[in-house]
Amino acid sequence: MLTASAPLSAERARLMLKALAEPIRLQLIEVLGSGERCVCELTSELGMAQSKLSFHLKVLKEAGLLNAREDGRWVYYSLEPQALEDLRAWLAGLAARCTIPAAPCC
Amino acid sequence: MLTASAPLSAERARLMLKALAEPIRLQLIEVLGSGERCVCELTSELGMAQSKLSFHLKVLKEAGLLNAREDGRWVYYSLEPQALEDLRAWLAGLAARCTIPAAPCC
DNA sequence: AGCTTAAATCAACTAGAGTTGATGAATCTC
DNA sequence: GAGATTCATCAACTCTAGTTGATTTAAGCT
Repeated sequence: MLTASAPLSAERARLMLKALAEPIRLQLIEVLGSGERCVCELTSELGMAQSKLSFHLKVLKEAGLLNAREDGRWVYYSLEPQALEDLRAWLAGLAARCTIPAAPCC
Repeated sequence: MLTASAPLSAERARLMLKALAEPIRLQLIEVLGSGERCVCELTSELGMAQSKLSFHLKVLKEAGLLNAREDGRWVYYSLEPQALEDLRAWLAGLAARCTIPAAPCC
């Protein structure tokens, strides 16, 4: 199971959100949602220049959203479930008190 | 309580994520996390040019993350809890099967 | 060692998102 | 109606993030 972890700082949340908020990276995330993949599989599945893919994988990894497992010449990437859970918890925190009405203005 | 809603399309998820993934907008989101605010309150709380604030509020609203409640000259913004919940559900969907290992490559 | 393949990195280029200051629209007060 | 206030919109500018093609690094094979 996923263990509880320290609440996400706004800055870390933002880096994750920013990493997710790009069409190619979101496509990657969705593919990886169905399980781990080798870089060469991703390259052919998405029909994409290798340097481009590598760039986006790096952004996602630096945001903490991906694991990279190296095996010889190959690298297998997978989603980091804890990161997704942290983001979920952060969203839940926002939703908790957001319906409190404002005092009449000015 | 929050009712179940149709699962988020990747495109709508992306628009939400993109809206959230910007420092000023994230700041706005966090302020609104503690309850509804009038635009003029936001302007003074964040010490920000009004046109700039208006621009970012629009992005967040178009992404479906904010409600705008008009009252005379004033406009009150608040977080849309359903949008946050939809994003949470989308993240949960990603996490569900993401640990399936890849078959050995090539 | 020499060759091949996988993946990361780099520098130059391009396009889109955010900023700024001014203007416009709507509402309120007197 | 005139003036003031709140908020949205617009055009011009700026700057950052993504793209591209070439190069580098590292592992495996013969």
